[in-house]
Amino acid sequence: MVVRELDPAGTDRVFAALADATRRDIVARVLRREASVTALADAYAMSFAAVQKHVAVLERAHLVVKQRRGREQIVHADVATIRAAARLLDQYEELWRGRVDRIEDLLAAEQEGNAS
Amino acid sequence: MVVRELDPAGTDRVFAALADATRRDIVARVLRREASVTALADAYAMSFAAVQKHVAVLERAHLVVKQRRGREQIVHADVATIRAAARLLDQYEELWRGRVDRIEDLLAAEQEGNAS
DNA sequence: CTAACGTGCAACCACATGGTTGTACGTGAG
DNA sequence: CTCACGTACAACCATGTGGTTGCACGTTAG
Repeated sequence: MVVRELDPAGTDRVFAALADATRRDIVARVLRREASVTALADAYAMSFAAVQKHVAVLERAHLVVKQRRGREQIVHADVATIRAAARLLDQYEELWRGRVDRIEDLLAAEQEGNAS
Repeated sequence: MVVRELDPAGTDRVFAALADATRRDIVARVLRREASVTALADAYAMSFAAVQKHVAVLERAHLVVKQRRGREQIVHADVATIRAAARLLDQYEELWRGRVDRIEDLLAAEQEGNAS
């Protein structure tokens, strides 16, 4: 299984996208069953445009992918990105456990442009 | 092992806190070794106040805990919250796998106040 | 005791975000 | 062909965020 790696900017986008309950709910929905943007919009008490923007945020974070089907845009989850985020958190936990074997790579990547 | 559950608002705070590279770096640092706020601030090319605010954000998300020691405030990671976030992502992945056995609870909690 | 240290917080600024309404445009149904 | 549908996007507004500087305050070193 190829595990996609997240660069720092991509990690920013993924976690920022997941930091909104509506967007998490959208991800949960399309994980179970793909849906058109309009079908998603019908499920929430906000304008279509608001939902469409949420989907765009998820798309930019590669948490969902859109696929045109007729005049509809079908949204489905990109589980690889979710898995990459989960793996990142697992690595943080291993960092805590003291298993810093190869994890330095992760840190080196994460620290790029941060340290003084 | 008691796994702390994240309510929707708490999940917002955790992912929002993790959506910043500086804050992820701070978490990684204190996972390996606890550090005072000033010691952390010395590691970044920004003002002390900026770092102090980052630590405050992490603290509100319960990703770190501060403990006063003399006139210093020692920051250490709260690995339980990281684990809770990782578990949440794992549950999303299981949702995708079709293992919706008991996961409905997760969704029910997450959907509160979202669905129309 | 006094001075320096470590911390927290307020005020401010530029910019991002989450929502709205309105408009535009391609596509498919009839 | 025409028109409704599904989508995208711009403009706008209120609020949040990440940075700054400056000040206040408790604590410890000397």
